[in-house]
Amino acid sequence: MTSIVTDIRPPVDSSAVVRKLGALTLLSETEIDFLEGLQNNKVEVPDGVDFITDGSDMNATYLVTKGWAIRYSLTEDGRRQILSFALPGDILGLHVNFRRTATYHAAGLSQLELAVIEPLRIVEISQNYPVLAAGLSWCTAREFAILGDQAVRLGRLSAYERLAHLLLELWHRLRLISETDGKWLEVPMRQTDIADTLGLSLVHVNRQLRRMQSEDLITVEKDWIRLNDVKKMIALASFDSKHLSEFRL
Amino acid sequence: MTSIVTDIRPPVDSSAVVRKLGALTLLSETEIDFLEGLQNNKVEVPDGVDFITDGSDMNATYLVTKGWAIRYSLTEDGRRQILSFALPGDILGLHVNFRRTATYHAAGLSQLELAVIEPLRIVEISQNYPVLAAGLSWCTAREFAILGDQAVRLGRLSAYERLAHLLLELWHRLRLISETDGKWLEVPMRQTDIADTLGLSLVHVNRQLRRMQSEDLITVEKDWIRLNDVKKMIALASFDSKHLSEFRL
DNA sequence: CGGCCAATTGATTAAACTCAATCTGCGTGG
DNA sequence: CCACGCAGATTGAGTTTAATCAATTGGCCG
Repeated sequence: MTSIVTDIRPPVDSSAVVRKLGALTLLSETEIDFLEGLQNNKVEVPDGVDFITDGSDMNATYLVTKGWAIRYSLTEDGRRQILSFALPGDILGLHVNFRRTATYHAAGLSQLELAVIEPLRIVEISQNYPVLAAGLSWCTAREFAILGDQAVRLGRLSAYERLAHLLLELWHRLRLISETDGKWLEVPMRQTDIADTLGLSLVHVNRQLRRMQSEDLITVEKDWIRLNDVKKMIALASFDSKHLSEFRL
Repeated sequence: MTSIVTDIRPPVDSSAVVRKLGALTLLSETEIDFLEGLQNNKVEVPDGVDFITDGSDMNATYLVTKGWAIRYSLTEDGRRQILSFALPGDILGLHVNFRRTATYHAAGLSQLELAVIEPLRIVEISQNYPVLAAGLSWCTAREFAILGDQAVRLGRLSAYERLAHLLLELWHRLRLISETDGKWLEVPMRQTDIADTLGLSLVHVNRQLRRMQSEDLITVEKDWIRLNDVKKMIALASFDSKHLSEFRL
């Protein structure tokens, strides 16, 4: 059966990862406690500081608990491509047991709070918590699908479509962790970050954003964006949300 | 320690997946036998036929044994984005136990031979063959890294750079499975496929290919391409091969 | 020989980039 | 309280890259 965002989920005061996995499967008390316990080693990462560096050794898995992180890659001459966003509840470096060398950089947009998780605890999950293990594997598969969507955006959508498509991805993902009321999103990105995500120039992103505002699809205020007509936006960007929330066991 | 392509590897008459994993770790007889045994259920897929369809149920894992497959995605209005190539020895649908719904299409370029693998056998691997399990996890991490490289190509490289970068990726990957002599690659793609991989128009790909030939970087003959100056090409595309062959345990 | 697919080329248009200012909000020090 | 500086956003003008449209060519197969 397919489980969708609107199902019953744990109370809002639980951590993002619990909200995320809890939206997909029914978590037992033990499992919730274990997930919360994973987060007792928290770290603050200042704005813009890399906590993962391409080519360097990774010896931990990171769970985002507050703020947004980006995974990105740099060319020799300094061009930056943002590969994906890690929102609260997302995990970076799950593969740490099999590939110790990072293949990307990761840093926070704005201030970031991370839980640092020992590789051994990941092993522990797959041995003792089958439901959580399935949840993590689902997360991995989902990341993969999201990265595929990113490739479609970059390769085959126009600038305007890319922008709409990205906003819809973020909207869906934030919805899964109850970080949007259904309209407004808090988006800690600068226009430069959007440009480096969508493979566009800063100036062009600015123009497409203005256009989207003038067409009343979005409203922008400080770090907040409101999606005024999700349905129209989905049509415009030929967006398919099934990669983001579908789950079967 | 880091193990590189130049190490001793199993004889050339072994299957591609054995050559691939054997290039990274020393495989025991038992492990090699198991891998060969995985391939007793072979299927032929005619040119251009989808063997995986976006949105449909997946109930098996596929190992490419002959020919090249593409993973791709279609927009509503028919634009195609090729996400990645599956070369001999590559495996599609490893996540089948956790996500039964495919998030992409897959088809062969030219005639294709696949080994169909029962999901249960994948579980068997992780339980009984730790070295192979590590190898498969490495494959998954590598696919992820390759998809990241694809995003960089699409988002931040020029058309000419994209082309060079793609050829280098394929060259490295074919080298790992001993399907190139170091210069010539057999490439079953049409220019249309290259266009849909690189997010360009067919006409533009043609022009960049001609340019690359006129600059003596490549020689093209039928379905074969020769890289005449790998070093120059690596510099031109700011290509980084460490994602493709680095392995540590 | 005809038909078809893939490659190639030319001409034109459109999308997106670059360069160069300017503007706006906000915090800081005097 | 205001001048200054800075980061981020915005706008204009001109250029470049790549797309589109439209033929034409070349090879291969029946």
